[in-house]
Amino acid sequence: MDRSFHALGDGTRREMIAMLARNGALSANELRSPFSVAQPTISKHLKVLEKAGLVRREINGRVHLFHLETAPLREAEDWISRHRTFWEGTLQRLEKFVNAADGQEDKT
Amino acid sequence: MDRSFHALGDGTRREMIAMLARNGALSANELRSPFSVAQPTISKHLKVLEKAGLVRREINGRVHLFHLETAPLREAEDWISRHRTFWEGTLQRLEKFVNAADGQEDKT
DNA sequence: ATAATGAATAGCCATATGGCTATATAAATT
DNA sequence: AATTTATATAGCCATATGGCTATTCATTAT
Repeated sequence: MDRSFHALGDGTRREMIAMLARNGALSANELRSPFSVAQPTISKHLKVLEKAGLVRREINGRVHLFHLETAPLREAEDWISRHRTFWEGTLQRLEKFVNAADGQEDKT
Repeated sequence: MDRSFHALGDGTRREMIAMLARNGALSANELRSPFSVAQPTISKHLKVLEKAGLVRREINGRVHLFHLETAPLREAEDWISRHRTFWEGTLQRLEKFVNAADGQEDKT
């Protein structure tokens, strides 16, 4: 989880994920193309994504193809969702309670 | 977005968010209680969460109350969701295509 | 066999991170 | 007024980060 969120906390890596989502499996070079960074920099980013399990590396000869792995994305998404919705539910209950109290106000 | 994901990339901070989701607004001290870390460390974590917009600080005298802020959580969640579902959709279309091709195989 | 290509590794740099202690600030208590 | 309490700030440390260049490794092309 730490690794997933950390990997997502960088714009370059998020853009790489976006590319994979749009275009399917891409090579390291293809993933590099939109950015003006040195090749080893991309190599590092890819290793971060791989260690987080967000991408899977398929080695075909000298070209490394990267595939998006949705399971950890889903886990991260679910973590956020659980906590966000729980809290929003609490807010709603609170709101109802306050409204109900407002209705009662005159009667006290 | 960078800030949100980065803030979520630390277990202590995620646990603090979980506490806020469960218990509503909490003070810095309350948020510190489950962890065995020095007070300034929590202060730093709270600043990270605040700068990411994930929490709002309400100063009441000498106690700082922290509230969970769902908007950036929702944005982060949506970002993941968009890319994950897009890619899963692509996989499904691919699967259908492969299945269809399998069906045709004999006829060639 | 040689050259060219795709990617990884090594090693460096500046900056950021999460942790600490010590101290300061601010507000509530006595 | 003095003390205690809640939090922040300053400053230090070790480690991690994202970037680079130079080099290496492995594979494909000539």
